[in-house]
Amino acid sequence: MYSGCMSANASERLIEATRSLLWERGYVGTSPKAIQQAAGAGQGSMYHHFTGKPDLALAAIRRTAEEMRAAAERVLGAQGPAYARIEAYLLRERDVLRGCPVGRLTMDPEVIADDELRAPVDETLDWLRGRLTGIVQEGLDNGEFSGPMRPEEIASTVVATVQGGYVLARASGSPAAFDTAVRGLLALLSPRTP
Amino acid sequence: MYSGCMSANASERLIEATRSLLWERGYVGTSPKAIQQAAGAGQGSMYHHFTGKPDLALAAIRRTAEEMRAAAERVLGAQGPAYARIEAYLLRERDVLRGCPVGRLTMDPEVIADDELRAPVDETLDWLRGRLTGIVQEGLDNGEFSGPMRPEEIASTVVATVQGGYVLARASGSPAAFDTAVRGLLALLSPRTP
DNA sequence: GTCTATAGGAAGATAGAC
DNA sequence: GTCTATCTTCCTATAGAC
Repeated sequence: MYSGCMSANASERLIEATRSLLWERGYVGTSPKAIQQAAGAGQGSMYHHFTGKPDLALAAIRRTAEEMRAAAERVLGAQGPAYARIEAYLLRERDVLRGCPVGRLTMDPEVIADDELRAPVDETLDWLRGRLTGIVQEGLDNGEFSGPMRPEEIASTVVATVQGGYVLARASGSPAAFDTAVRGLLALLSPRTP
Repeated sequence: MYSGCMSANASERLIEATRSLLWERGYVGTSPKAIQQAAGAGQGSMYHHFTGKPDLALAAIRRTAEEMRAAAERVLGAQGPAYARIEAYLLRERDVLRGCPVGRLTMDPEVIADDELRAPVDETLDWLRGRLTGIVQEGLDNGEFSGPMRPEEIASTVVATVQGGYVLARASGSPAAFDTAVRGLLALLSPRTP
């Protein structure tokens, strides 16, 4: 397991550097040279541990996907009513202007064209939708939510609002745009108290 | 005005080729050489009409932004109740798997870092949010919508759901994911008939 | 495991001829 | 307006020494 310390072995440093660069610049915008410099590793080191850029990117994407899933589960798996858990997920702290390290990759043509690189992205967002579907269903079962809603549709809307919130925030250069979209969704989801 | 015919002048062909490549590959993933080949123009031609890649990209982005705004206005400016117009906007035909040619640019580090390139993106999404805000306000005024909703928040949620819908569709490789998110939002927006 | 050397091609232009 | 030549740096490796 990765220790997180500055002097981890080269393989670890390369993966972490790649994760950071993929988040910031995407796959197309990330070169092996930039990775090596960020990791403090030479070319020989990189090509010893990985067969090339796609191989290293795959390791980085898989780890990022796993971390995102774990972070979501920490919030969604908490105790409490369905609405509260969805609200906690939507309001959880985020590095909004950096965008979503997983969702971002969907705009990368070379990630989308490569089934192996796309798979962790697809699986992570799919898992998240499934997890939220179950929670919305809970809310319907216990009478917290009402109306004609289909759980899997609401779950998709929640994930889409978050992903689109990043787009609005980055376009405007301000995290406020993300929060506004999320508050709108929470108002629509909010159990009516007539 | 651009005639759309195959043998337009080189400047037009360069702009159209750049629009297409920016949509598909983003700014970082689009090279002058690729643009010239797609446009059937040489280097001399490109650098005669434009000072460089950023200049050409700016012309392309401005045109794409203008077209997106016009397309949205055709649907949002139609006659009818607020809900129907928002529904028409959400359900309008889209090249879902290609993503949004404007929103996509927010994931490009060099677009976001350059205020001139980012401006058309920001202005277009901001215009769209404003236009939707007015329509939601209309719906509240005439009693079509009820509840604690703030128009500008709902408008942001609508735009975010669309932008995030593209992310889900591209991740899964299927336009269905977009539609699911949109249907969830429509269910939440749907005027209750108790 | 890591380093340096080497390599063919692309990126992003500039200069000058036609 | 468009073409070709030229330039520097970067991209994405492979080979072989240490």
